[in-house]
Amino acid sequence: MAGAKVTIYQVAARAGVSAATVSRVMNGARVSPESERLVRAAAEDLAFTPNRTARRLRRQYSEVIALIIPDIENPFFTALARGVENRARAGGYSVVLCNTDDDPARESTYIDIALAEHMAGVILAPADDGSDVSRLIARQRPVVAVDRSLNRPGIDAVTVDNRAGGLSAAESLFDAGFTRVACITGPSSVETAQLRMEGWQQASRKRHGRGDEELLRYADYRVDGGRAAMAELLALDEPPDAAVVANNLMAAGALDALHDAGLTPPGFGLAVFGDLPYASFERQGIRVVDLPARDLGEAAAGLLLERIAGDDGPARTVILRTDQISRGKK
Amino acid sequence: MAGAKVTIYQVAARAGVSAATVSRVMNGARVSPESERLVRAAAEDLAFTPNRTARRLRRQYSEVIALIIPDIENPFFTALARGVENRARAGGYSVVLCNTDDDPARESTYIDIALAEHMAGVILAPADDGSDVSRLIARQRPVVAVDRSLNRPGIDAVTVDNRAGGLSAAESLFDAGFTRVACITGPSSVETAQLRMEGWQQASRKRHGRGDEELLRYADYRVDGGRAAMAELLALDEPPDAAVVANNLMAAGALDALHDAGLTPPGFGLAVFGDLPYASFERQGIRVVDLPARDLGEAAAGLLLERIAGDDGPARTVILRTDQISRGKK
DNA sequence: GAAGTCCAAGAAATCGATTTCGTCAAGAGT
DNA sequence: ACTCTTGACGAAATCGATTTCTTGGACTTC
Repeated sequence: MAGAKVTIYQVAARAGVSAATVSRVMNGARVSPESERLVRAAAEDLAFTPNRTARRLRRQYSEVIALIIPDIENPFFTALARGVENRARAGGYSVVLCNTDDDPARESTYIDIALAEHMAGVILAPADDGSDVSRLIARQRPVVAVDRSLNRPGIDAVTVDNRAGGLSAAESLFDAGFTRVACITGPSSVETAQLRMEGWQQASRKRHGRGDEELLRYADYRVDGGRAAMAELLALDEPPDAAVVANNLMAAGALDALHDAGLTPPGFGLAVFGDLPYASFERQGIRVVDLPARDLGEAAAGLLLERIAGDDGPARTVILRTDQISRGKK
Repeated sequence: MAGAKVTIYQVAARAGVSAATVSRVMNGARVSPESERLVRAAAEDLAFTPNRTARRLRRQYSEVIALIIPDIENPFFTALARGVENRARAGGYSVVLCNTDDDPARESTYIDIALAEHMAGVILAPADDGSDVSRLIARQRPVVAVDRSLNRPGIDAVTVDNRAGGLSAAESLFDAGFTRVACITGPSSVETAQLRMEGWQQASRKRHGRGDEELLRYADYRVDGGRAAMAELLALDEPPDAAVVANNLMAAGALDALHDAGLTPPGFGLAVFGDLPYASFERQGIRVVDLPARDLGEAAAGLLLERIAGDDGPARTVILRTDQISRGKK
């Protein structure tokens, strides 16, 4: 009975009514009980599913939102995606996940696709500073930035309090008795990297009067970058005895470098932004600034759905607090 | 200039030709050089992007494929997704990722969406035995199963040689001198779980004449299940001194249980199917059966694209070999 | 009983791009 | 010079669902 595509006209014919009536039944408009019964029966028999493409063309929007992230293999972003999906599903929306590999060109392509596909809105974890969302704005498509904010005013954003996180990470290391606390952060063009570093800097200044600039390294938020940066730090004349690492992947690399040098936490103090689910940072005696990735996703999706529903109030920036540093179960 | 939606008619008007001609230019049909120039200029000026929804409605297909996976937070599947995406992009297709959380109902919903959205094809990592792809078949949409095969004939599938992997995992432990090698596998309804277990069984029989059935545990492919199963095994009167664990997440759990009992690899032999990228199984002295997740994805996407292109030869099953067991760098 | 309200429901327009069909003109062949 | 191709290209049909716009009948109301 299912077979090929069933159109609304076939349902109409079978029910003995017009296509308009079928549409009304499917969309909950006023229809006589009798017609409704007939249509539902016919639709059931024929296993009718409205053609979404046609509907979308007519309605000029779809119930799909795009989530654009820089790295699908980073657990932080998959957890975030999970959060977005949960919230979106609850609101009746589907999510399509777009992976840019930090490539602005791919990001741009996906934005075009989102537009051309009439997606209801876009949640963007920007690849870098220069993300161009002007096309979305021009077409009045809701956009929410997540994790990093876009340095363009008027756009909703959901982030964590990165500076506070950096501050408390560094202080927890100082408090534990470490004296030379280094910092491995991300690219200086990336907002989160900058803020996390500033938190560390603030803590250092409070302790030492002035910053420990020689203990600061900018890397690339990737495993290899973290490894290289840590190796470099360890090769200093006066190497650090602890470090704040600005993301999970670089921490994995840094840990490699430490192992190579025969060092391990908690002997060498390590505080990291964001967990790696199965790397058991905590069990290894590493301090973790808990990034609420899933909550970020849920909050972002929540904002977006409100915008889609027509809210056109002023742009909001939601800043989630990073959880307390956990000291590791061990 | 960009502003709201630009339609093909506006481009046509500006170029002084008909919409048909614009369409022909955009799709590479025969057009005079002069018209082509005019149209391209007009399209450029207006920043015209064809409305994909309209195109899709007319053409009855889109250049989007669906990838349906059971767990987006499992690195195995994200690596697989990466492979699919690479291959699909190369072929000019976009991928939308659908996460089912192992819920057959959600899987079913996504299959409906794929149909209703006229997606070009579906790559499915089945949640369990009962995945119902009949609707896709009925509508002649190409489907490729990946990781697990569907027990429905006539469907392309890409898997690894699970039995061989199980066999070599177990043998490598026996060869290393362990004598009581347990097996923690997945749900008995899941093909990969069954085959991996059979490989282990075969190795055990070869050594001991008959299987070590008391050392076999079925779990759920999740962290907690692995932890519980290992705890159970360790509580036996004659506990094992090694184990083959059928997936990465259960291994993380099993490792927890071992730690709780004061045991660690390589003292306790552990061989695992599939790495956890940042858990550094190998560095912990765990043997890893390398599952070529990305290759699986690429192969599956390759098959699917061939089908989409019209290949209607008999169904193929591609079995990738699991790589040699790596003994751990350390 | 005539005029006014309401409402279910069909006919037809609409969304935007593609594609079929047919026209017209320029060049080929005899 | 005249028919036959061939190629460019516009007009109009098409994809399937939604959304006016209209119509006709039932029900009020005075």
